[in-house]
Amino acid sequence: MLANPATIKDVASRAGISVATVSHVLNGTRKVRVETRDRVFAAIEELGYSGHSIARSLRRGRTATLGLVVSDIENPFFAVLASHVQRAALKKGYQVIFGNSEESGEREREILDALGAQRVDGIILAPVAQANVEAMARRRIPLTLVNRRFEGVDAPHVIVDDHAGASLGFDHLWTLGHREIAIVHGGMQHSTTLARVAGVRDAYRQRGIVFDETRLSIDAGRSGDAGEAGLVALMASRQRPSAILALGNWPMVAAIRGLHRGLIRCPDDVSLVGYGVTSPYWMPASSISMVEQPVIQMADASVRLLFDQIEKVVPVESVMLQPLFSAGESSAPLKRPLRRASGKP
Amino acid sequence: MLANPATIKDVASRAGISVATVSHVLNGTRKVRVETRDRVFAAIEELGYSGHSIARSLRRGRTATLGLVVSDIENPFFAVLASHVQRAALKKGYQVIFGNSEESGEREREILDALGAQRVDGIILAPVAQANVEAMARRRIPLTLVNRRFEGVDAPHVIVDDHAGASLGFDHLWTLGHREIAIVHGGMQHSTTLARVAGVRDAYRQRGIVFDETRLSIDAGRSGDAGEAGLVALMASRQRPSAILALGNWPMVAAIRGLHRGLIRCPDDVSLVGYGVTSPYWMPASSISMVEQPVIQMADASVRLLFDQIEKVVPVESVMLQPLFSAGESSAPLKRPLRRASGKP
DNA sequence: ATGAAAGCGCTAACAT
DNA sequence: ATGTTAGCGCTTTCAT
Repeated sequence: MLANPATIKDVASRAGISVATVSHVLNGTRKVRVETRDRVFAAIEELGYSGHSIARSLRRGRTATLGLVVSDIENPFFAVLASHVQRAALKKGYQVIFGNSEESGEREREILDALGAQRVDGIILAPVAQANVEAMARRRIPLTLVNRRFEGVDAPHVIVDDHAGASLGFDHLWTLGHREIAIVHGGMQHSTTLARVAGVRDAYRQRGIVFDETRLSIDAGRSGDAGEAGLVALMASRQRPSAILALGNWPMVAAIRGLHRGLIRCPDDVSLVGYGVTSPYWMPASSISMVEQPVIQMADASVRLLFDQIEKVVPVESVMLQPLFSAGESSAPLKRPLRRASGKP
Repeated sequence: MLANPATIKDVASRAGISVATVSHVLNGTRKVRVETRDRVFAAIEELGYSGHSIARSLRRGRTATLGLVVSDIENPFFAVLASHVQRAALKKGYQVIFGNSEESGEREREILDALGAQRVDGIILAPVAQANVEAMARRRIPLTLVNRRFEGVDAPHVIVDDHAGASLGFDHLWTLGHREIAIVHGGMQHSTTLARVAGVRDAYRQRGIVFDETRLSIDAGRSGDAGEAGLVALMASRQRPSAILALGNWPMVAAIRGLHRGLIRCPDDVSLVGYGVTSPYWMPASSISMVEQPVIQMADASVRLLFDQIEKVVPVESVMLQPLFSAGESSAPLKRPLRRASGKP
């Protein structure tokens, strides 16, 4: 072991050849006599040589590194996404530099600036602030948005058909006989929420009903207990809904906590349908009826779209994936109408 | 906007001064006339210059980057750890390169090799394979182990007092009157499991009881449904325990699923105590009695220990943090003896 | 207060 | 089949 790690030069002199040949052996970029090759590997072994990606990156102008910026790594959706993005990247020989914007536009900007300075070859971003996305687009750094997108911002993105997803959840509840279906969402400033709420609104309209959003819509924000409290209040009101559609992982958490706090059982007292990701660690207690975001496909598509840009071989198109409904035990047929007493359906 | 991003040289010529001065302005490494400074910033603005961390790293021999390798990012423990490590690193101006070993020693080695080649300034590792840790130690890359450690491997580590943690959980159940306490663990090959099981064993012994490990101990592994199935079987046996101590996040998942599958209610039919991390997304349905790993402190301590090594200013010591017991609704006083048949509760 | 220039470790164009 | 060497963008030593 040397005090300073061995360089390609050390390897070359140890093997009694030139650095060019060592480099070519390492990269397989030209034919080398087997004997020479072997000498190189022997020298590498003896010196404990390990390549220097930094120097290589500087020289080649590419870093074989990509950035992944999520808005909340503690959210299982992003944890699963990160896991699969990393796997796909590693398969391509890429490292992942990781950032957690914590839903802060300022923090997101810091992270993106740092990734730019690091000269990552591309960035997969679950965006928070439109201005940051526009700034990156201006810098021409390959960028793929995931989960959310922005109106009027022309960046390749991978999203879920949230309008359809919300309909899926709504239809399930409607078919079970529910007519008073409340929603819990994650904030109307997000493209995802807008699409999902529109899906619910349209689903109501299809049945000739105007969705009473002031009464039946709860904003759970991205943290805190606003959603939980809102739900408790709604369920305590005289005209309580018979079903709840939670339009995201966080809204699901808010809903479950609200029900728990209000001692409202599910599906006995109210039916619940969630929206988000499935993961062994997520909601192990009971199987919840939910609209499943195809997160693995999202990860794979994000990486693919990014490499399409990096390799510039294919015109880049955005992707919209379809969610899947999966029935669980948190939803059940409507038992009794709310206003008039009657027999079972 | 230029085709190629501006370099420090472009800035220098634009400002009509030398690259040395630009560099010094950027780094604040020597006094520069205010007027010159301003010209530099103006040029930077005009050219949209952004530093080149790669070139800087090559020259300085440090990358301002650290590696974080966890064994399962989908496990909320590591998701929360990653979140806080990243926050602490960013505060020091460091980027985080992220790896997920997925409990595979081979994959861990690949990731560590890549981090070495990237010349990260240090690595925080939730280790899988002892050999990899020894290899890194030999390369003298600053390394902090987190969560697990290895006997006989002298690397700074941040662990939890798992022996005490397990006792805490056991004591809670014992005080409630439980005498037949089963455990679900994550695999005896891990230092954490060993310490936790030893804690249970010693707690039993303190009460003059020999822990019947062949009967009351279930290995949930790190995935699959072995733990779930084992628990179902145990609970169906004629001598079923009155309480379960799940010694980790994954064992908790296995236990909860097993109980759910066996239609065993908690705490009515059996008391459950968990062991792991609290996070808003984790177990929102019910408040589970659990031994809480102080994950934020662990993240902070890991980063601190790593910088102690990088900056070589302080002799590095390992850290053992104390877990905290938090009572929830999943455990209750023992209701009735187990041996004699009885009617429904 | 500022500049010139060496050189970090590597790749690849241009030799032979 | 192999070698020589310029140069990627920056920091920093040594001058002035």
